Amino acid sequence: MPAKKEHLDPPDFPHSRLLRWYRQHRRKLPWRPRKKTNTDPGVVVNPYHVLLSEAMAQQTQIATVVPYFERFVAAFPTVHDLAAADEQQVLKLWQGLGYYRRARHLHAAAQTIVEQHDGKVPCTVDDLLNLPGVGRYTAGAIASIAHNQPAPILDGNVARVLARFDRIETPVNDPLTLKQLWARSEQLVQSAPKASRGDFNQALMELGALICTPPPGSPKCLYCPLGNDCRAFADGRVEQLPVKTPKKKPTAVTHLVVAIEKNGKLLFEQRPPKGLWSNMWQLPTWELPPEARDSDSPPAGRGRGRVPKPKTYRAHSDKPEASSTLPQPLPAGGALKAHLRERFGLNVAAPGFVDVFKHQTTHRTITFRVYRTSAKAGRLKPRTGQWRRPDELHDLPLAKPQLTALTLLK
DNA sequence: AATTCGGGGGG
DNA sequence: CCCCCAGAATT
Repeated sequence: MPAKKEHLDPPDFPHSRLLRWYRQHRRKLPWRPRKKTNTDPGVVVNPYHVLLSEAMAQQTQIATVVPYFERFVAAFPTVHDLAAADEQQVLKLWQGLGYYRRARHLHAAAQTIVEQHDGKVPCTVDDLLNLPGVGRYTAGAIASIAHNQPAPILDGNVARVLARFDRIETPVNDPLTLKQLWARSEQLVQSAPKASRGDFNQALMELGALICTPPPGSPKCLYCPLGNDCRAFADGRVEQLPVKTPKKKPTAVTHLVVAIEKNGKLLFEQRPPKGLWSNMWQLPTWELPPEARDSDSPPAGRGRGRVPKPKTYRAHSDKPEASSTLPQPLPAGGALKAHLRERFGLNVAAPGFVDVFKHQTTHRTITFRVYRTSAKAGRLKPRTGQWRRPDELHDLPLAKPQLTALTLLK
């Protein structure tokens, strides 16, 4: 048997130490081979599993992904099963994970793979980039992890590791810096041992997740396999890097939720295919436009997002202890009732206030005001919603605030 | 080049 | 309370 050729590290990066560290300390993840590395003989990475995990891991911590991944693989063991699935079922399994567009992109990607790639996850970055929901990072990750291609990756972890290792002081989200980081990532994966391209990329990310951690808190530089080769560490600048440009603050908005009961069932509607919580279901909900909050006009037009406005902000003022914090506004009974009649063809009793809670997203702080009423007469307009018993929502994908509202209604 | 897509982890 | 997370698509 011929002696295994030794890989020589380039002078400016200790590939060998990083790979050795990775093989000892990597987390056990359900899409990783059990004990060996992904390039050992007899150990095969499942490219479909890699696709699933990468789609779920976008902007999401790995620990959060794991249980979702397990349920997904159980429900859709192969890419064919996923391609043939109903989108509502895919969204239901994605419920709680956020960025629901990813689920629909993944579903469409599975169908593309079945129809155009004979059910096999593509090997090349170019083919991968043509899949919906697959961008530069995900294409590189799948190509390298599933197929051991020398394709570069750049995610939050790698950007942080490289910015520190190379002591890059410019903002890592600056386009020029991004270009530099991508070039560095490519150089590094191409100079990694040929049999370990996937492991090398995963090692960079694993280092960022376990050792070269983001603030708050300190990175564990004393345990870092890169040691003093890291320029930021050598110069005492690790805690100052990477530099990021400040982000915009979320805007405050208010959503009105109305639970309409009839014969023990509640009315649910589906959100539009674009925007927040696309294609998810909800109790009838409207966003209150900031400019219309204090006026007394009925909602303009009939689309989602149009707003029945509260008649007044001061309510329950005759009950002092009812509101130790904020006043509990009541919806404009007349305008709201007219709106429900126009939109769903339903006549409802005067809505009663149930509760209020806040929901935080990246770009909004949403105050949800929950009301309850019952439908008295009128037939539901076709295709405007569904009546569901609250204990039979197992197939309806619902976002977090809707689950919260349903809990408060019980 | 900027914004918009969720929800949770963790200091 | 804050920033961050195995980013992508849209404008």
